[in-house]
Amino acid sequence: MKLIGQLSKETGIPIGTIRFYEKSGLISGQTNEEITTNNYVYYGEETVDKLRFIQMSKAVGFTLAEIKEVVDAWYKKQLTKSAKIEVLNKKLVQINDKMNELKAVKKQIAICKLNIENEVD
Amino acid sequence: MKLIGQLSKETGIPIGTIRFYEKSGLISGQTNEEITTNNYVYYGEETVDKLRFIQMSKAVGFTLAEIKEVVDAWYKKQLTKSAKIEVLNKKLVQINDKMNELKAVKKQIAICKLNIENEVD
DNA sequence: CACAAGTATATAGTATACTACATACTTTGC
DNA sequence: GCAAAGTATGTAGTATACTATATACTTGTG
Repeated sequence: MKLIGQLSKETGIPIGTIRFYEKSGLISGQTNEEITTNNYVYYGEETVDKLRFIQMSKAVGFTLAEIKEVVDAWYKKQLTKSAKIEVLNKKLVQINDKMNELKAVKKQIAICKLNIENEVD
Repeated sequence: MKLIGQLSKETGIPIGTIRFYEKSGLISGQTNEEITTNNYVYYGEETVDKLRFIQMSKAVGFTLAEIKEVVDAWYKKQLTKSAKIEVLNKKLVQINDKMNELKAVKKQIAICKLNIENEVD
C-alpha cells in the first residue's frame, strides 16, 4: 500500500493534482483501520494504473468527466455488465475518431513542412 | 470571401468562439476597403482550413497556444524557414507521442472490456 | 528530542477556453 | 420601409482543471 507521496513519485503527478482527482472521484484510497493515530490514506497498486491511464487519456484530449466514465466501468461494482460494455464501446469509437483526427493533423503538418522546405529563403 | 456567419456554418464552430480565436491570433480577416458603410470582416478560404485544423488539433489534446505555433509557422511571413521547420518537427514528435498514448489507452480499454465480458453477471 | 519532511483539510486563486449578455449599427427579405 | 436577421464591440460570467496558501497534526532522522 502506498501513500500519496509515493503515488506522486511514481507517476510524476503533483500531490495537489492527485488530491483533486480523488475529490473528483477518479481514484480512492482508504485509511488503515489499525492505525488510529493519523488519518493517512493508503492506495493500492491499481491506483498507479488508474493515474497512468488518466495521464495518457488527458494527453489525447479526454476530459476528466470522460475518463471517469471509463474508470467507473473499470472498477465500480454497481454498474451492470451491459452498461459497462456500452460505455467502453463508445469510448473505443471516440478513440478511433481521435486516431483519424491525429492522422489528419499529422498529414496537414507534413504538407505544411513540405511547402516551407520548397520555399526560397 | 466569407463573413463570420458563413465560417460558423461551414465549420460548426460558434460565432463567439471564432471571434475568440481571432482575438487569440489564430485566424484573421480584413475589412473590405471599398465598403465604408460597415466594418464587416471578410475571411479567405484558408480561414476555413485553419478552423478545421484547430478543431482537429483541439480534439487530440493540443492547446490553443500549441496550435497557434503551428498556424504561425504555416502562415506567418516573419518567421525564418528554419524556425518554422523546427516548430513543425517538434509538433510531429508530439503527434507521435499522442499516437502511442492513444494506442495504449485503446489497449487498456480493450483489456478492460475483455475482463468484463468474462465476468459472471 | 528537536526538527525536517510528510500528510490532511479547507479555502482561495489562476489559466485556459469559451459563452452570454447588452448595445448599436447594417443588411436583407417581404 | 420596416422588421428580422446579421455583424461589431465590450464586458462579464462560466466550466474545467488545476495550483497555491495556510493551518495543523504526524512521522522519520541525526
